[in-house]
Amino acid sequence: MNIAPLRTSGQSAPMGRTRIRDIRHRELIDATVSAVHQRGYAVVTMAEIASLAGASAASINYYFGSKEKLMEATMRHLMTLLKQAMLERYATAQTPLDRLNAVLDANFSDRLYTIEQCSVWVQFWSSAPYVPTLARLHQINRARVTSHFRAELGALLSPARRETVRVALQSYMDGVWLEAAQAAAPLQPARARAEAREVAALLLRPNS
Amino acid sequence: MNIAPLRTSGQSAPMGRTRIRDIRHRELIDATVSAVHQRGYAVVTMAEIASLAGASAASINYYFGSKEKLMEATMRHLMTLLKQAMLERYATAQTPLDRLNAVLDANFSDRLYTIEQCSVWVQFWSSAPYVPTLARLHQINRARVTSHFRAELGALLSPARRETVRVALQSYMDGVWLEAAQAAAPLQPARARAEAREVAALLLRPNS
DNA sequence: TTCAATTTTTTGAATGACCATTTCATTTTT
DNA sequence: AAAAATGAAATGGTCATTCAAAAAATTGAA
Repeated sequence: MNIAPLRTSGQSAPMGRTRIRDIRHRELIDATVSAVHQRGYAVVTMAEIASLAGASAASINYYFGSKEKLMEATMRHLMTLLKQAMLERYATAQTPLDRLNAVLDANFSDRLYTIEQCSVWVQFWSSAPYVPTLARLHQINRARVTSHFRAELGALLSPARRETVRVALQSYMDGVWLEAAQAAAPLQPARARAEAREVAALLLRPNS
Repeated sequence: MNIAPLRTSGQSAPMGRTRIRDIRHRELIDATVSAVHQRGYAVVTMAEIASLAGASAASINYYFGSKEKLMEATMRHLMTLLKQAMLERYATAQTPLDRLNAVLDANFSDRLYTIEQCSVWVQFWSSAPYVPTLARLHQINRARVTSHFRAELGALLSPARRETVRVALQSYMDGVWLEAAQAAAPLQPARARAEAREVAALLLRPNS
């Protein structure tokens, strides 16, 4: 509970937002991920989420305004994690194939590829069509992944085949996350990365 | 509303179940698919479903006992459609490759690969972990598809590669349904079948 | 057939539970 | 002292489910 006096928000001006606000935001978002995984997006209550964070339902509204806004903030957070994981790996990748693998590795990184997070993503996908603000987030995220894939596959395949392989890989990744959300045993991110690379390698083989 | 005097249930004995029961079951299940697609599994109410079927919320409980049992019956119905589509195509398939394509074609058949149904499937996936009876259905369905794939791929690939390709294809199919649930434009089942065959062909190519 | 008895189907109106959100008085922090 | 943060309790609304009674269908005897 003791936090180093780091300035987290963009403002360096005097009177920047009190730190405690950012701490609570983070705690409540973490609790949301956990609670949605445990109880399900559809039935989880504010009280349950709050209790996981050691707070009360009222403070969620104090900080986020509503349950829906909390969910939105939570998904923004998960999207940021995914984006960061991709950018980290992009930084050191040299070739198009390196960068393609960077995208795959990011999706199945130790940090992201957990039952908890996959579970939340699946529930996000299923409710996005009914919540305009989530639908927008979903579209932004998908567009980013698509554009990365297009860029890297364009350098590796003929235009005719590029889209087929791109859709195949993106659908594959989504499908694996879908299954992960239902997994009984712990996930094995390293194994998932190896499998993903193998699938990509099969799809990328030139015709004999 | 005028129905031919067909005996639908197995019993040919006098006093077989009245037909009207089966008719209402079917009407309410169809309404459920439609209502869940339109409004979302999480928020759809009994009254909305009933109204789509031209009935009252109370009659749903009369016929199904509860909202949860209605959902279960609905998923059983969708699973039956999928199973039948697969068996139909299996009947005429000759080679392992034919049968593999039969599984793919069934998944993207005109009857099944609709936005409405994909939408319901996605919502089913997302709530299965929290409803034991749905979890069981999900597991049964997945096991059947897996076993078909294993059987056909076993005849086409080395054991080492079989599982990689199987998981890739199954995940791919799920991922495509997931995307279909969010589609803005009408789906193109014929195109989806062609793409699926192409992906399978890429994965099945022998090493040069 | 016709008619009343009986069973099946349907519904409107409670019932009771649940929950997001608000309010407000109090505590904690600055 | 002012501002921020918190929780207990109240509010208001929604909804699945139940129930009693009405409506419709079916049966069987005359």
